[in-house]
Amino acid sequence: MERILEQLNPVQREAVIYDRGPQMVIAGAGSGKTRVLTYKIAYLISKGVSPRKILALTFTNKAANEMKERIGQLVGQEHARSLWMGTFHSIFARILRSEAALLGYSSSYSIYDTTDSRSVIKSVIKELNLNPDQYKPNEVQSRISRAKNDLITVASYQSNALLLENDRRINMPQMVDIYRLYTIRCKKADAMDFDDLLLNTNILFRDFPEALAKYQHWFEYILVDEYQDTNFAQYYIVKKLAQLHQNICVVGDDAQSIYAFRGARIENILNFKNDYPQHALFKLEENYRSTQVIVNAANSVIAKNKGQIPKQVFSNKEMGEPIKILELNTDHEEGYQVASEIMNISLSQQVPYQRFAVLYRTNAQSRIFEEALRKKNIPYRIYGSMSFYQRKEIKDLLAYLRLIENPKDDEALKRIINYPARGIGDTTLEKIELAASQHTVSMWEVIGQPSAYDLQLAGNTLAKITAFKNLIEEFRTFASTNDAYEVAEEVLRKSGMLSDLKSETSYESISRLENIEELLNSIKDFVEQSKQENGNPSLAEYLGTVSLLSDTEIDDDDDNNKVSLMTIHAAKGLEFDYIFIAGMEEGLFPSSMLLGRDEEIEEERRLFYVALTRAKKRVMISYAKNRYRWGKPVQCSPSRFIFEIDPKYVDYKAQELKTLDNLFNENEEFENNKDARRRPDPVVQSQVRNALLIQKRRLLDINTASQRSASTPNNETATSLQGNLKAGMRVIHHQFGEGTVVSIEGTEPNQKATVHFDTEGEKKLLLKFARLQIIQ
DNA sequence: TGTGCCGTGATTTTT
DNA sequence: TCACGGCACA
Repeated sequence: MERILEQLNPVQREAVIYDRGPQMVIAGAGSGKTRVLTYKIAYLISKGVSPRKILALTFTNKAANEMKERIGQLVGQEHARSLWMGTFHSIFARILRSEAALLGYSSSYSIYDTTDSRSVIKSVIKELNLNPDQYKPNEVQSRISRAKNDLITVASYQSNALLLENDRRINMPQMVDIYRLYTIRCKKADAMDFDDLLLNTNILFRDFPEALAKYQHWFEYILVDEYQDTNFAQYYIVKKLAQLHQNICVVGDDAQSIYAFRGARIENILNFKNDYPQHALFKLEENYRSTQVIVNAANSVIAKNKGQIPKQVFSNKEMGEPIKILELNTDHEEGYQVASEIMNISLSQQVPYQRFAVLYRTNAQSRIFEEALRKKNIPYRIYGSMSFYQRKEIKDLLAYLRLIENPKDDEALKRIINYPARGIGDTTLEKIELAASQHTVSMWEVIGQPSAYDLQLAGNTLAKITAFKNLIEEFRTFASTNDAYEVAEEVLRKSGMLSDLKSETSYESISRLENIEELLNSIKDFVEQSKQENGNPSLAEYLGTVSLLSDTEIDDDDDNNKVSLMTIHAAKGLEFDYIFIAGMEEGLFPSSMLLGRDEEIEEERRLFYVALTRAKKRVMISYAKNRYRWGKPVQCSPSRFIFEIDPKYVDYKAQELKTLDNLFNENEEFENNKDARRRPDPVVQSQVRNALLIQKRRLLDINTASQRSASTPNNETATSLQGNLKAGMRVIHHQFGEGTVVSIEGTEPNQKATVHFDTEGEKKLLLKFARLQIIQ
């Protein structure tokens, strides 16, 4: 272990060996956060702590698996395997499975994914006779999700005057009724949605102190990764579990909190110090990933955010090349230019394609780059398109398995009752659904005894339903004596799915078959792995795991030498030599949807910070002046974030000056836009204008300087200022922007000026050094 | 019960 | 532009 600790820098080492209570590790981008977490866990195990007493929570399966793997390499796979390490959702799904009875669920409860839950919401809206235009299912879903993440149960929702008032204001007064009925539906189906996994864990710990005590005792050490991304429900679970031993270690970076939109609370990390006054704080500030230019540029951007945990992220690597800005006329040119740059760098410097990534704000932007790269025969890979487990064929097969395991799973039943086609149509389904809701039973119950529910079925529909029921029951019998893999195979053949897929010969259906094969392989892997571990791989166990997977880690594509295309969100935690940040335009990044509140702009800024810090060697930023959005051409101005980068780290070329001038004019037009709704926030606008001015001045500077001999000290302008500058004059400074001179003191050549800058406040400047320029 | 057309609306996303 | 959902029709 000593040898292992030697691989860490002093702060990392201290953070690893610290074991006297609560601890927070603030880990700047690229500072070895994962390293600290894995080594810390390995260290605890090597000191004799049982891995079964260590709870380590992450946000993605990928992160959990990678860490487990590395811990295994350090202290042996068998130790790593017995850790309680996984995503919040998977760990608490597991705990809920063993405590299900306390909460009125069975241990084979289903987990509804987003699609299932939206489908329930739709039918609830219908059942309550509400207008889906007024109660948009997506909107309703995200409201329910937010409520659950804030631990607002139906009961607390309906007694919360504020929430109810707000619902009335947004013309959704019956929101709470939908929430109530939705909850009842899920419970009746013995199903939990993703948010329930956290909410119900909280309810379990709230209502059953002995259950809480059991887990509090059990988990001697608790570690949380990406703590800045925890929502309230997650935060509260962790807080309760850590209460007894107080051995809690949270790791994160407030500057990289980019998930507020889905309930993450940056306050959790900011308030850690209040929750645990006795905590120790470790700051990992050395960035081992990026060049100094990149780190400093990123710092200059993030400095604009308020309320951060103070830290000085720095790099000791080479200075590196400045950030390059690519300005293009259209989005297509942008694609072409980015592809060209990639090709040039790759050829001239022998850089493999896999070291490049193109990052963008929205998935819709990927198409342009796909086309451009394809034209140049550059291989690429797109991340974050449809996940494997969301494909129709996968969901279909899994729905069979779910219904076998949990007969009450109405969503699974609805999905497959007529797939492959069995002549049970919408009308019949509606009748079953209605009967089920009127008698508060599951749909399975209804089709089990159709006569008892007076379905008024046409013709031979009854026979078809009975055939379906028998089919599932046969599967159920089969499942009681066979493992998950065998069941899946049996279902595939006997349900008719296989022949249905084989009957088509389109490219699509071939890929569907391949996906099914892939799924079968993964079930087989699961079965074999759990046979080794605990001997009894049940279907329930498999389903519990699989429904919480969504990472498309299955990419056994042999050729990995590809350019990566992904959203910035998807790039979090990854690194590449060369990063292109595309579509840096006002309205796109930052998104026009969130130009309102300060916190939202700050989150966008953090997103930009994340994008910048993905790069090891070089960042290139591109924007288009015209872009097709929703099929219509839109004029765009460059993102304010470009101007927030300290110009020191940006590569300006003389030719860009012209462009900048145009921009400046365009910006003025923009500012004076007659349509008040399209006119941007004045504060923001003055910032943009300021930034443009600064850049312009700077470019002028660079240009005149380059005309002079490089050895001539550039103080001509500065000396000429002395004696000429008067109070009241408007000046511009390359860093502080525009300002008004308040007073002048001292004598030449050591005159000092006090200047009140519009955005930065009052500064004292020695005219000899400050390159102030008079603008008025 | 299955197919085609039209209208709408549209971030970011893991679980 | 594109994808999806609702509705009309065969």
